[in-house]
Amino acid sequence: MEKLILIDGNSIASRAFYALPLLSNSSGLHTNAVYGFTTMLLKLIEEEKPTHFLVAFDAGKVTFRHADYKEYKGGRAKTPPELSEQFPLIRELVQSFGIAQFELSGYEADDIIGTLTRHADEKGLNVVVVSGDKDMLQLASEHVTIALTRKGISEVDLFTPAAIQDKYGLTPGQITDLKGLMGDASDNIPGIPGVGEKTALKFLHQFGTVEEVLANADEISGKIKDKIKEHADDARMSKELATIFRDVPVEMKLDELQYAGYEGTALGALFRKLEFKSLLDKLDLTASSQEGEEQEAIEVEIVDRDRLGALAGRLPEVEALHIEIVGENPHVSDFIGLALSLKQGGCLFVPAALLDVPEAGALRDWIADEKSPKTVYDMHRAEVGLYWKGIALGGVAFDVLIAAYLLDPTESTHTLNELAGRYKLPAVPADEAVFGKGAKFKVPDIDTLGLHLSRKAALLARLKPILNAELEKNEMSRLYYELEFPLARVLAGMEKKGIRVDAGGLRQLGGELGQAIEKLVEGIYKEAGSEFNLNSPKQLGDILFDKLGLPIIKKTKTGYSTDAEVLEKLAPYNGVVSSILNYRQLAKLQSTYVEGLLKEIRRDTGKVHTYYQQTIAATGRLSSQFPNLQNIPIRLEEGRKIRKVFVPEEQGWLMLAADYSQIELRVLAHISGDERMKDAFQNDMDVHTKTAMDVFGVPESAVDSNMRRQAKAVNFGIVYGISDYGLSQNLNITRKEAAQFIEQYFAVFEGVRRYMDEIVKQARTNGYVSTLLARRRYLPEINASNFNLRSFAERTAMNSPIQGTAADIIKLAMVQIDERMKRERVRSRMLLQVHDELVFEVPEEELELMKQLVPEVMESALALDVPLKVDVSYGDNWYEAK
DNA sequence: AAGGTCACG
DNA sequence: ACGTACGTGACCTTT
Repeated sequence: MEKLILIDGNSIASRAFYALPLLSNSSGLHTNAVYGFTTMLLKLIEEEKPTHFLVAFDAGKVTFRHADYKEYKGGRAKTPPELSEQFPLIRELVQSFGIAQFELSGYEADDIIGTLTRHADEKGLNVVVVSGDKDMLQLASEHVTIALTRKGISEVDLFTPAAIQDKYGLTPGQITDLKGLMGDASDNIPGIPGVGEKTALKFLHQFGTVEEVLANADEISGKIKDKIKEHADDARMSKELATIFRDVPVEMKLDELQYAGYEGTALGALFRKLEFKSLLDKLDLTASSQEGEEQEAIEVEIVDRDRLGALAGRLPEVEALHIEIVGENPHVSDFIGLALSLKQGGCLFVPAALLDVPEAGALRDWIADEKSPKTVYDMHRAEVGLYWKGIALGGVAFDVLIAAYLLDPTESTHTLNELAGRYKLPAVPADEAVFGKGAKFKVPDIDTLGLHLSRKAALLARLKPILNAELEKNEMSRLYYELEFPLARVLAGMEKKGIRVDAGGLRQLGGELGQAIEKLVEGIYKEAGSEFNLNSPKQLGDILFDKLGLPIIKKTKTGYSTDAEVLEKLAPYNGVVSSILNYRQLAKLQSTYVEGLLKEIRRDTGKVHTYYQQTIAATGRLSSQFPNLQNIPIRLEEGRKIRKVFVPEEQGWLMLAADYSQIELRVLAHISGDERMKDAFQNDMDVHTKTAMDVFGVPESAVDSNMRRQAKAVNFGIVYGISDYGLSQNLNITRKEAAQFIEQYFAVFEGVRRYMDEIVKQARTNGYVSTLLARRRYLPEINASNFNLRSFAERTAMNSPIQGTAADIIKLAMVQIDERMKRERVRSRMLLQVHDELVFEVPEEELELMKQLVPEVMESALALDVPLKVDVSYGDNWYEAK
């Protein structure tokens, strides 16, 4: 069966451009529209399996439509340069895909497509037209299906004439009438003012066409009648403008449109230029990439037992050490081998098993030796991974991963494969290419493995001076050497120790939850009248909105929204809804915090050993995984009970928690220099109450709980990079009221307003914002022409220095506390960091000392214009330390 | 693999 | 007019 796909190239390119964030490759070339276009092509090829294929483009700016109506497409914002520069690339892309392309001076892509579909109709050939433009629907017919992009780019809605009938109650031919009446703002087609889609559809269902509507205008009542009469000519012209011209002088030679699939070479080369790494991997084009790029020859010696013995005691000078721990979680992952890059040139590869033989003693000593400096990649992960094998790591002098992260924390990953490209060094294959992924993961033969790890070690040696110089240039050396780098070891220490979890207590909690859940589920099924999967938002939506007929509050891109906010609004309509909310709450506790946590308790230690990611968060915060111990419930009492199972390792010890009070607002007071806000903190006032007093202009005695709540929300908003919409959502007030609040706030806290303006300006000039300790975040989208992208970047510019400085401060405190604890030789241990809180376990006899030491160090970690305040509490478990 | 939901700061 | 609050990770279902 033959099938022709026709793509409106301009339409899809701009859809892709606006749907995706502004990506760019390392040479600054923007690539988001090309990327979106690529995924669209791949999807179409896979799903539609076309035998014929064409992409049509608009040619030139003036089309025959301008001859009739010179304002056509007037008022439309100019195509942003970030998009224009991608058109040549898209044409190159289409060519590399082996797809035909066409343009004709004076015509738009939709005219070409309209003409070709007419020919196809005549020949009875099946066609799919792909566009983002609803006008295209007029082309639908027995053989022609229209695929319109949905919100994003990856999904399309298919329209046959029947589907158009279903959705609009119109025939394809009436689409032009629809446009004639309602117009189209984006093309500057006027239509009839005051007539939108709803009204237009009503008239068309009644009269059929624009002409008939105009002829029967007298039957229409009200003001609309006058408008119709007044704008009759506009309507006729609008219809004409919206009508796709289907007689372009073009002949369809089917054999020229034949599509035989794509070849990897051309596409691979283009993807490499654009740096579409994920697509290279996905299409398995990586292999073909490796021939082209020079991968330096490298001398690898695979060390065996004899050689190891010979090396003992006189290890050659080493420049870099690569330790390969495979798997996501280094606490359970495998150490498979290490490679040494030697100063004299060449590399040594040592398989993991070899470290267990007696001859490995000297090597193990060297790995552990604090006085033998090493450059590594991800020391923290290596230290943890080796720890479970009984191997100590010491003397790391430079960590390439942390340096790469600091230099650009927004990069999604910092693999060595990428870093080689980023810094124009000889390529190293991606781990996925060597090991495979998912079910296909396999450690390769010893030669391949040795070569791969050696390449990494050699690359580390070359990256070190480059990254070090970059850090110096960005004035980040102190941030690196005095904060992030020492912190890595502190984190490794905390993780190796782990935290004790009372499994029995957890199981008991699980039993109680299970019973409560069972009861709830039974009741819900009864009230709903049927059994269904309560965990499925889709099935739940069907029950609530279709079967029970509750009002739809909000939609998601796939269907009805059933989140807690929606359910709370629905609760008054039907009693079952609050049971569902209840179920959700308990089910979350059960699956994530009881079952999930139980799975993470190690048999050998009876503890959970979280893994802190130090190189993920764009703001400089840590994140915690396997399990995440930074989101243990606290806000609701039912959940908070989970904290009771986190207990000290030893009898008679206590849990001690110390948290910064309002650290982000204190940071804001400092960096904005706002006198009023500084004053509030200097006098140790309740900052939300103080905000309420100043914003509402009342004395403290007049601030009620509601005013304080609103002031608190405004303060949160300020920290997040405020918008009236966001605040209105949060406070459930109108946007206007929210805007007034904000204005009132800024009128009082002038320094904060100045900061917000200033930091956005700074982001525009420099392309980045910084924290107090010089941590950077780049914001390439701050100058985007797309409103959403730009606004997001602006809010990020306001938020990142605040959140990031708070992160700097607690990290600094952790490093200092670790030092102090070592110096004082305490037995107490630092266990957790939860963004503004540190958790310790302490022997009772050290309680007084720690109660004093911890807040003292935290409060003095960094001197600001306002005091830092820390609250300390302790108890038999984490719950009691409140 | 993606989307929805919800836990935390 | 545009459509969002900032930063994360885990679990479940659906594709």
